Amino acid sequence: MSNIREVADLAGVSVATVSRTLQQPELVSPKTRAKVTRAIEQLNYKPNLMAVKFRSGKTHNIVVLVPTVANVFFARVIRGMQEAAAAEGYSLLLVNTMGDNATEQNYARMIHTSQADGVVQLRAFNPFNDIDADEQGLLPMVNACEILDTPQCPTVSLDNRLAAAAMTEHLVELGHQHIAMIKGPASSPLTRERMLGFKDALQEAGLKYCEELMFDGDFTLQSGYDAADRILSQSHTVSAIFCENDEMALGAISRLKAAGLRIPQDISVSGFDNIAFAKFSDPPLTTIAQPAEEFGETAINLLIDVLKGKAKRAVKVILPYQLIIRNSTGPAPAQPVNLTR
Amino acid sequence: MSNIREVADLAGVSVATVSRTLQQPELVSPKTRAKVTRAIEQLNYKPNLMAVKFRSGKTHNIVVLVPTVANVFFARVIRGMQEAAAAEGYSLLLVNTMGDNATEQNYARMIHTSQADGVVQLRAFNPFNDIDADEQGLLPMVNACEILDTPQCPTVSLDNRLAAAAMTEHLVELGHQHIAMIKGPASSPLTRERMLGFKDALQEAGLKYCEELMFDGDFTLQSGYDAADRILSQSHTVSAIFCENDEMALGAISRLKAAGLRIPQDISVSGFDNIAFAKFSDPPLTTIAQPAEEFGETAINLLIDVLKGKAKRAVKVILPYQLIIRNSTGPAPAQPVNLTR
DNA sequence: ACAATAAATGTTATCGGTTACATTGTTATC
DNA sequence: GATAACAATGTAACCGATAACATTTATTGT
Repeated sequence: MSNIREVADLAGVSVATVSRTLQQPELVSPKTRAKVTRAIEQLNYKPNLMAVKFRSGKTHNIVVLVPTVANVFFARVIRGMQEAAAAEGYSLLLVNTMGDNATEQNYARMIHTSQADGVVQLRAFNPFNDIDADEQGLLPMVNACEILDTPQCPTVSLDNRLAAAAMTEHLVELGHQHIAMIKGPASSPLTRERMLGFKDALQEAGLKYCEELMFDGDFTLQSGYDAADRILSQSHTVSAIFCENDEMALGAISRLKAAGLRIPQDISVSGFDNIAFAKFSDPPLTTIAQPAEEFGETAINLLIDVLKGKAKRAVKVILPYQLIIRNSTGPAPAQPVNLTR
Repeated sequence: MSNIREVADLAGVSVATVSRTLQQPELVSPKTRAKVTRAIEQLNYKPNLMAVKFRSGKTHNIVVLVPTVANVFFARVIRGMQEAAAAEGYSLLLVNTMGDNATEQNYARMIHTSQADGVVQLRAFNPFNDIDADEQGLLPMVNACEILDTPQCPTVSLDNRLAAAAMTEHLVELGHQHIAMIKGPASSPLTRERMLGFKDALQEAGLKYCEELMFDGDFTLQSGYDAADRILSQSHTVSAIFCENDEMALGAISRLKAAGLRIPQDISVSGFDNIAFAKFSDPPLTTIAQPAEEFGETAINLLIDVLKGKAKRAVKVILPYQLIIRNSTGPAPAQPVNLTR
């Protein structure tokens, strides 16, 4: 591998001139520029960017802590990040953390070992919770999707509470009185927010909130299936199920159909996220659309602002949601349907 | 940010001793080791890994060219890579290339600018096709999933031809005589291989291969939906559709159901990949399971072998597939079903 | 033609580690 | 007690680029 000195020797100039030819060509006379360019081509010289990064102290790397890349929603967020990062000359170091705190702490430390300039956290866990930070001003971290309640961290989120209320309102308007909810893990703020929105709307409609109609899930298809199974064996009056994401909704539908129930005639099901599969399921899923790519794009841009010192204080961006009504939700049945078959 | 010199000063030793304390502690006396350790803690010293990488010439970064992270199958492959890489101290630089050749060439060049040690390519395109290579021996690149026909590149793949033949055989055994196929993009070798396997099995069964029963798709849900639409309007004798991936199969099922067809009573549909959704679709999808995580893991391990100089020649690994029979395929209807409703 | 100024190019310290080699200190052997 | 052998530690070159500063060359004005 050739280096800048070999190029300088071959071109008969100094290393500074070679460097300038590449960085600020306007400072170099056309004649020498040509000589240098020719030498670069002749040697097939490529600058060692590791040396540049080391010297400049800027890596142009961003660590992204992804709970699981296997999630379709995150895949879209990643795409948005990728594009925004590439546009600004940054590379992403994607880490599939499986929601493990220790793993996230380890990888977040890459900004301390000069392997990355900043961190994007997609989960509501502060990987820097064990250290100082406060007096240091803004840490180079932004938080997207799940809201982390650290005031000094820029955040991109959805008003999950409002969105969940909108969905609940939709179900209430269809006449549903006994609505079950399949929740995400209790540790997730998303779950809390969406549950609060659910409660808000029930109260608004004068309906009673029942703890027994809340079922646990973990955002996977299988957990939706399992939760629906429990609903069938426990709650015989339910006419609608509000799932906190589309995967669980599709899993639940699978179980309900296996029990011979018709959707939405016998029971309505709604999701959250509007993943690609939602439109093609049977029936197509009523859900909340989130601007996933925009989440990623905004997160990266906020981070770059922080890195450039542009961000004076933590910005909190809230992106719009959209209620997408398809055919998995319909009017509540006139007569209670027997769920145990 | 403190550096090794400050640590050395505080501990009252030389920088070499500090370096040794971290790299080969057995060479340092317990007494000095303690002094150094204390100084490191006191200053909260973290070695600048960018400097280490620069000095050593090894980045421990691997560029992964992913056609699209939004694909559920690739998400699993990525997870496998992530784990294998972490175990060996490597980080992944994931790039969502959208199948763009120029983008892939650009990012693959990171190994020439010392930003990465090697490349994993998940698509059948050689990003180094424009340069020398041959005489250089093994380039630090491995190819997974889609087979790239460069003999000097280690590869992990499935015997797609055999797997497609197995699926076709399954359909033939159920009595299907007119089988349509929804293909991937013609540019993809996967498509060619699976088509050849399809032909093989038809020939084996003494059935005729019909060009008119081949329909184009691009591995997305929507393209499966659209292809099914064309099948309905053009081919009235088809009793089974073999889709080259699960997404297209699910898209096709959506369209067929919209036409009032029952699956598999009226028409059978099969997929390829066994993504998580396949099990929960209605009906559950008959498909080919691929060991996606193992693809990723094997790819990374092969690459690390190449990087360590262990690999003398290009290894070609072929992983096993599994035919998963669910309920989207069934006996061919006794009477031809009218597809145009 | 000559000083003053601007443009082009050169010299070299520097970033933060690693490591070959040099030096000093310690223990073992006869 | 002298010397060899080894352990512990120190010194300084080095990786490849950048950029502050120094120096040379070209241009301008009078």
